[in-house]
Amino acid sequence: MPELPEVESVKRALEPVLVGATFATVELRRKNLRIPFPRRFVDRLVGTTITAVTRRAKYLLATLSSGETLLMHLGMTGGFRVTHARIDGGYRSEDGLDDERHDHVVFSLSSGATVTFNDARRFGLMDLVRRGALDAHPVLGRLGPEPLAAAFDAAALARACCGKSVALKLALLDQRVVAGVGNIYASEALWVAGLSPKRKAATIATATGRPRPTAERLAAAIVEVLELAIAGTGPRFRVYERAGGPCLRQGCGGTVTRIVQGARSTFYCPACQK
DNA sequence: ATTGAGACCTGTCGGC
DNA sequence: TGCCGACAGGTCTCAA
Repeated sequence: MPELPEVESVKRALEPVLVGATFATVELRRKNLRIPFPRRFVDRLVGTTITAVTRRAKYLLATLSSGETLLMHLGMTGGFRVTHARIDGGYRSEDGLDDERHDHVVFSLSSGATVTFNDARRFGLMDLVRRGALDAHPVLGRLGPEPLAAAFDAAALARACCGKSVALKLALLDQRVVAGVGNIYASEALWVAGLSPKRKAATIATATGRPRPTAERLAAAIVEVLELAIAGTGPRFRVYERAGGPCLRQGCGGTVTRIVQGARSTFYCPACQK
């Protein structure tokens, strides 16, 4: 599920359930996900009220009345199931994360709603961050620009890629370059921009780090691809998982190809992505 | 400092 | 059917 657009969707679904609600009970079913839960995790949550739910890159942040922030990452397989207690005591599931073996955290809210975190591979994480400490947090502090914020543009992208000998696709996966793009949307954005995933990242910038036209195209493509995915309109993927299929660019006629970069799949059209 | 490889986990799918 | 390897949308750590 989770690259930036999917995390944004989760944030929007969770927001009306969480904001204004108080944690009545918190059930922790294991002591760690990718990292250990922070000490006194349950005690620090119970009784606090959620005042806001926001997103930074692929991280979800729930601001608490205690002044702390609940930081959550979905890893590869994480997600939430929301249920509402009914008069008859039964429950109505609102989506389909079925496998209860992988339910790791159960939040019971004052509203009667239950929010359950499920994560089969346990690459997700939860942490509690004290007021004012968010920017210094080991995972948040290193993130690059938010692609859908004003601070992200061709100049920022070019600056981040300047001098980098890594492949452009791998640079897009580097969260310090642009925060929130993952394996799918890196391929998608490169296709939209007509740029080869194999070209060196530095080639979109001048020697002094100024944006070339390729950087303009790529920055715009990243924004377009992410916004389209959040909106949920239009066909799913244009190259991702389409190896062997025809390139969808008008008049191209090429064939989508799968290659491996940094041990991950990249999909692109060798005919039109240069 | 950058870069590539391996690690962390579990599930699913295709081939033999 | 059973087993085995390859692969999965993320990120960290370590060695070169």
